[in-house]
Amino acid sequence: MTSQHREPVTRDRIIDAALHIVDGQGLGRLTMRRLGDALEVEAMAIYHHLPRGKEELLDGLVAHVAVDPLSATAGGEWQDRLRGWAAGYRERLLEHSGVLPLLVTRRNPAALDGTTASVQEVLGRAGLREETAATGAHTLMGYLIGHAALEARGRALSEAGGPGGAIDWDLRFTGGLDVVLAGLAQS
Amino acid sequence: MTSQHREPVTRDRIIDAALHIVDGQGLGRLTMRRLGDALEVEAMAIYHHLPRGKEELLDGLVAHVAVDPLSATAGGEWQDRLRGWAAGYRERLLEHSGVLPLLVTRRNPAALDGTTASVQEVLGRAGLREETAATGAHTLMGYLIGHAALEARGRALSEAGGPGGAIDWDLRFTGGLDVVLAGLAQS
DNA sequence: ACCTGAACACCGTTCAAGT
DNA sequence: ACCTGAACACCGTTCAAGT
Repeated sequence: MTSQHREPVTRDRIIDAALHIVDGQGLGRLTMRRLGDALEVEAMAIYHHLPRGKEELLDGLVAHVAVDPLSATAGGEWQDRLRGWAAGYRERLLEHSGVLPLLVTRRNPAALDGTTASVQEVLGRAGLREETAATGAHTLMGYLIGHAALEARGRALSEAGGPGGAIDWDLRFTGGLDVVLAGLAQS
Repeated sequence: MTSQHREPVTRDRIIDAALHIVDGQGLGRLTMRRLGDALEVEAMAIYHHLPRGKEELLDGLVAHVAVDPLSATAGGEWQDRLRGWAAGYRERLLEHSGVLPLLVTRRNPAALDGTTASVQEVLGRAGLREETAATGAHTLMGYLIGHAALEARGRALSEAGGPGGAIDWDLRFTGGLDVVLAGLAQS
């Protein structure tokens, strides 16, 4: 805290600063040079903490938005547990909607596949047979990511003065989620 | 066809060449200079046909993969019509999986929103009330895009020697689609 | 109308050098 | 160990100029 020394540059501070840039200015404006500026350091210093460079930086952003359903608040029916997890995940994705395109890329497989496996385990514990649980996990993850993408686009467009300002996205999301859960309970 | 003149550069040829680069080398390697090379022209010539530059180019790619459910082969139950449309859309998305991240961005709203509206119309004609049809359209579009993203990632990873080579993606996709359709029919 | 050449303000990354 | 300066091979885009 002595004012003559700046905060040490750490992996966590780098990811945080990068997320801040993406949230405020968009993914396209996240450059190593700008990130260095935000950390009050030359861009080249970042490579000392992230040897794989920008690739590793983007992997870190993806990992940061992931939410695991097993660690989400437990209790209640499996439908309600998944509803709680989905609500949290959706919130996170919209808060950092700039990273959404990164989820769609091959990037950081562990983050997405780990979450999918956890969803499958929740469904398995609920009594669904393995193949149904696997399909259900993919369906839920697909819906979650896809709907978040549509919602992020829709919200940004209506903010920019486009049509569709009348859409109640909360209702749309929970409504669609209920459709998927109803279909799942029945299979 | 006189061999001394090369093919004239048109908007369509530019989009085609760009799609070819994205499919073969990935979105990250689509540059104006490389695109110019493919067309046997200087990169700057492209701006004459696409005044908005790379932005307009990427918009064109998104529009190219869109499939409208109203123009898809008609006939039969609405579920079967949507199944046919979804199968076609999925195929297109996987064929050009490099453009998937572009769908997630704000880019070319007309392409995605138009498709969503068409899905809603199909559901509306099928007798669902308006709010249910709207939710259903978003749910289906969300599932389609999200699942395609997961599938593209999954296929690429297992090709690269990762785990999960045992997943039957066709079965996963139709299974998940049936879950959504079953939930919809019941709402 | 259609294309080129040169230029501008950027990128990510490497590498030797400093402390 | 941690950071910097200079350099390299790229980007997208503008603009005047050619035909």
